[in-house]
Amino acid sequence: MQDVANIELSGKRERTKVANRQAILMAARRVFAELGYEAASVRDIIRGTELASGTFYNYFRSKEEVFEALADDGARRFKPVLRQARDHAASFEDYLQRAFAAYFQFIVDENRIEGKPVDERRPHVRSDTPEMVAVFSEVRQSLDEAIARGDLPHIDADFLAAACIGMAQEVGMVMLRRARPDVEAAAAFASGLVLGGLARTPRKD
Amino acid sequence: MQDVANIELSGKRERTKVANRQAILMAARRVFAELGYEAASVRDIIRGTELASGTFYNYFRSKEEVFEALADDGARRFKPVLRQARDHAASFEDYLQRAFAAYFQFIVDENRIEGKPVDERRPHVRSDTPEMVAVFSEVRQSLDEAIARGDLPHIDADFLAAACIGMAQEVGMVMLRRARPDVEAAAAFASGLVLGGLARTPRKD
Amino acid sequence: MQDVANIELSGKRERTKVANRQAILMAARRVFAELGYEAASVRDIIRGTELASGTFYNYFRSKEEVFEALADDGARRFKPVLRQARDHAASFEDYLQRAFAAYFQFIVDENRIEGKPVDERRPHVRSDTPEMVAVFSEVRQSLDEAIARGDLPHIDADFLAAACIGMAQEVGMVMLRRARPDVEAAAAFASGLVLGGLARTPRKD
Amino acid sequence: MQDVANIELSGKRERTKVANRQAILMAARRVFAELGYEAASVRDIIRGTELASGTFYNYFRSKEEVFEALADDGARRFKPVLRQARDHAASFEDYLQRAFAAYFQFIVDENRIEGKPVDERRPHVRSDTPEMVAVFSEVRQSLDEAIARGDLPHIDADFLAAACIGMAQEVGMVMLRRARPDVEAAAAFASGLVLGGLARTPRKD
DNA sequence: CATGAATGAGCATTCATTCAT
DNA sequence: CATGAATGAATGCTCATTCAT
Repeated sequence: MQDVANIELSGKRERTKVANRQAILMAARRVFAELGYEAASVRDIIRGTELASGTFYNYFRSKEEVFEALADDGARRFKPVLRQARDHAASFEDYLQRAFAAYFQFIVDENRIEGKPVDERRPHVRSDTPEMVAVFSEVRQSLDEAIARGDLPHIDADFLAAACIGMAQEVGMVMLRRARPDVEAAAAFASGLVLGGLARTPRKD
Repeated sequence: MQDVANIELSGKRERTKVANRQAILMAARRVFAELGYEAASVRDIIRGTELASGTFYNYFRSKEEVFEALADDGARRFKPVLRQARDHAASFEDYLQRAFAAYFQFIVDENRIEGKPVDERRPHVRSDTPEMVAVFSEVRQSLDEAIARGDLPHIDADFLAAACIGMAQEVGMVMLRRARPDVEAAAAFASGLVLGGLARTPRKD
Repeated sequence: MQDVANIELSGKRERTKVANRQAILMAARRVFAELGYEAASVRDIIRGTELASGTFYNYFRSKEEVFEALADDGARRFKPVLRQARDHAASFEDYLQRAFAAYFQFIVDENRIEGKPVDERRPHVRSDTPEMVAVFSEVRQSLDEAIARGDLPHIDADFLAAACIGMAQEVGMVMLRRARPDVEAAAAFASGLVLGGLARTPRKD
Repeated sequence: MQDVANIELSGKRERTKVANRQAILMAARRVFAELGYEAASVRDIIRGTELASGTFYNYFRSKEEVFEALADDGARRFKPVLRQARDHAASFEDYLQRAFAAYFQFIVDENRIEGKPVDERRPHVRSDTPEMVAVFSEVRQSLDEAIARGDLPHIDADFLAAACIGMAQEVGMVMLRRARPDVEAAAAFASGLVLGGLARTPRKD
């Protein structure tokens, strides 16, 4: 009887533990999206849950740690998408387009959920989304491999990765601000720019 | 004699006022660079000077206002450089390369002065440098003109501007972190990517 | 046993919360009395307790809110006294005398507790005591009713209420400054003046 | 020639000195009326003039000192009015009515000039007007004399003075808040209350 | 583990006052 | 005397973090 009780207890505890962690993560994602990483406070995050303030510290030691957890989370969700893109891609060009599209689609989805319009951001500040961080290493790895395979000219992979990140971030922002964000167009633009420069970048309709 | 005295007096007063303003601006630039715009506090800025806290408010009304002053400052210094680049450029390609180079050179100079290693940055947050903001509109305008002139294909200028900004920011960062930042190489990479994609991007040596 | 423990725990927690709130209220009363409402700062109030500065904001959102809490408190304590005065009063005259006496007695008690001599007040400024505010509406209501009943001539009730308030405040002050404050005498004076003017105001002994 | 110059200089200086002092006093009166004594800052006062901040301290050492100067000013203007009232008054009753009327008229004039509506005052705080302070001693003296002469019953003069002050202040406020302040009615009410209590206080029309 | 009150450092901003010019 | 920049104490308030329950 005691065992049963204990099992139930631990079962319940386990469930609540996972649920609490999830609640914090969800609230954090929302808060980061709304306020940006810097402006977001731990208080903002816990206010977004039904938990007590102290409880936060049972799960994370700081805002930074939540961010990393979110990034890991994003990586876990992104990895299969990107892997599939890589496996199904007819070419590196194709892969890049799919990768950009995956990211742009992601931020669109994220934003559609939140509904918030993103514009009232603090001036001159941009936060990496956790997903951006997550997708970074994947893409970087693919770049390295492509270079090693000779699919890409032997260029500066660090610069290229940085350029892709920067482009994704900024182009993504511009896309989001538009009335009807067009994920495919943005991805075509970004991958086109990387692969062919302006020469091959698709014209605006 | 009185006149001379007065001139000297007012001259000296003027000088200290200008000097204080300059001290605040310099401290602000350093602080923004070290902590980022959001994380920087007005107190951080005045702590970077020898002035008293209240003195800040004799010169600026807020952090935002210092930032704008810095951006204006940057714009003033950048404008001739970019104008010269535009006037002397043999082609749009040349102009772009020069513009990127100007920006990269700028952040190198800035950083050489400060000496600080840039790494202890707040995680996952990037602030526009005031200079970035300053250079933005200039470049954007050139893009529009180039498109209007037919020097560029009729592509999405908003996307292109965003892409350039993002690339400059991120590639600049990577460059700065290197032992011996190579401005020309970074500029060649960035403008090459924009203009020719990977096809024409210069190989790593 | 667990229940008992919990009760004690929550009991104690509850007690400290109530005690803290009470400590803040008491400190606030003292500070308002010493410095006046305007000159009093939130920091003055918390300095009057053993609590940390931030703790204030766990209980009240502002100085104004503490004042209101004090006024509510005063109202709660005054209401029965004034009600009793009204019920037991042989006449409106009697009621008025009792009401003034209640107020004067109150400020005497208050001041005896605090001990502070009241004189170092900021110059030319008077704050309503929270109790004054509390007693105001009660008296005002009684005045209206008395006028409606015909117990009072049909005079300007706003003026009369204002006059009573002003008199109570100022006469109360004078009384407090005296070596041996005589509540009954002050009340007799005040109610006598209202009801009979100087004609019927009791002579000084 | 030198003499002339000096005379002119000192004449001009004199004029400016007086003018500056007057400018500060006027600004102070306005500011005290708008914000109340406590809330008013020296900065508010000098902002109300065209003088530099430091100049304030060539004329007054503190906010308190300006207030006192205003009170003296008021006293100087009130003295003849009250003296005339005393001399021409047919009775003590008459004098009282005239004194109240003088005060009420004064605050109406003051307020008409400023135009500001007085209501947005800080909660629960009232400042003595400098004029109130000025008129206090005059009235107090008259009360003492009247008692000495036997025109008044031998009552508590301190209480009576306090009561008059309090009434004047509060009734004055109520009067000011009305759409069309009726000085005579307010004065009749106040003096009637003092002299005859409610029995002889004039009915509302 | 959850709770949420307590803590005190920190921040933006205002202010009275001084003093070199 | 007039000026107005400099000063730094003070204020209202928020926040990350701790810890007794």
